[in-house]
Amino acid sequence: MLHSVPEIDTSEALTERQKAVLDAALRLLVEEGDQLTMTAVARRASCSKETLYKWFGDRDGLLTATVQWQASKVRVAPVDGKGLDLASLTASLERFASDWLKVISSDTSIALNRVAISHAGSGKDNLGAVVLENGRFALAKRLKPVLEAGRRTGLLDFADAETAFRTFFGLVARDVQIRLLLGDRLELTEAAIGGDAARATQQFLALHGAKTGPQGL
Amino acid sequence: MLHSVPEIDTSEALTERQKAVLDAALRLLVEEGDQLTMTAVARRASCSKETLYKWFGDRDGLLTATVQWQASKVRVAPVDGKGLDLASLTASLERFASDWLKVISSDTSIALNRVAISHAGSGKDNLGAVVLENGRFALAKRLKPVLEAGRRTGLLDFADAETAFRTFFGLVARDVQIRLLLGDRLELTEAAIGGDAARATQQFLALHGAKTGPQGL
DNA sequence: GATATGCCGTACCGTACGTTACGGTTCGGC
DNA sequence: GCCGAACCGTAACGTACGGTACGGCATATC
Repeated sequence: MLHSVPEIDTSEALTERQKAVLDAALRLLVEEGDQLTMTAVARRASCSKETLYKWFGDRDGLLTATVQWQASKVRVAPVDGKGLDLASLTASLERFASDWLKVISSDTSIALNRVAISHAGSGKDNLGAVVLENGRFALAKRLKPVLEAGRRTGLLDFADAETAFRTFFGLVARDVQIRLLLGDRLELTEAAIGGDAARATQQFLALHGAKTGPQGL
Repeated sequence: MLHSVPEIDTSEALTERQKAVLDAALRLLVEEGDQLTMTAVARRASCSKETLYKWFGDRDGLLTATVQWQASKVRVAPVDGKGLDLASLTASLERFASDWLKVISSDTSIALNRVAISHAGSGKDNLGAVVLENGRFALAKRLKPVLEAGRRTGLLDFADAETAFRTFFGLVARDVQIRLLLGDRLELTEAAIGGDAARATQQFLALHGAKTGPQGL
């Protein structure tokens, strides 16, 4: 478990200029891959290296700030679990699945995960923790209330929300993320994502939907 | 899709000494993470840097050779699809699931995937291709015959073997690999892996097992 | 025994990059 | 108009590392 980054404080009081610098770093990260040198960021952001070091401490600080800055922008409006019927539950799940597939297949996510994974290999794991906290765990935090509402309503049947979430996660993501991270060309069109989201949702309902019709004799 | 590495030729005619050097590189990669410098490999393998360059060309060559060397060691005996009944099919699937979980949670796999992902971020994607070809795609190549045998025998029901495989893959792996790659401590005990493999297999059978009993009225 | 081959150990080179330092410029406050 | 703070642009420093060169040793071949 990762508890080192319980809550990302986006209240870091970033000035507009600093946000612009981080945006530049982010663009550079996505476009150039690993060529995220301090010189390159300074040039791209039209600022001096001295300023980068004053604001962010060192390269790690800049990297962390960049990842957190992107994370702070990804916050998605949570879904309310009110007035739940099968149709709205299905729609919610499909929405989550579709959103998640769009996120993990985006250039930004791929670049961010790559740099965080590289970073995790070398001692300090803070970047990985940030990415995980704002990706997988944030998704779980938003989806679990929906699952539990579905269970209360009798639409879903599962013992543990965490386990149920992980099943849904697996059905949605499958091998997409690892293939993209490893450089596999795997272009997901809007239509393909929609189809995958619907399929994953139906499979999840088949596994955890409450048995309503006649069954097993 | 990745077609640049259709077949890994392990017939590279490695001498015993070269294998020992690659083993040293592999150990270093696993233990030290990203500190896989040419100097460190030479010291660990008790060989000269000049020899490394003569044998493997450059750093990329050494990395590629190391990854392929590890890949050549991972080959698992395929499962035959003869005399298939539900029990043996279930056992086969559980075995695949368990093996796969063991692989992706091993230090070696994590280190290898990390270096390949870092590499994929910087232009050349050969490492990622090798890892994918010997990981995900090799698994698919071994599992699909089993799935198709199950379908022929009437035990399984699915339209596309590739899609069915990806469903199984998702049910087995879920969020394990990305969490480990991002540095999340997530120790899978032997027992936990066994339980996960059984759960994933049952879920897969629930989705794609041929309907035998009375159903839907 | 002489010569050749292959490899170890190590010193060395060039470069890339993180980090620091500094002169010049802009800008808000008095 | 003047001051100081913040910042830009760039030069410079230190180091790490990929890659090369070379002397020495051990084994093989004749």
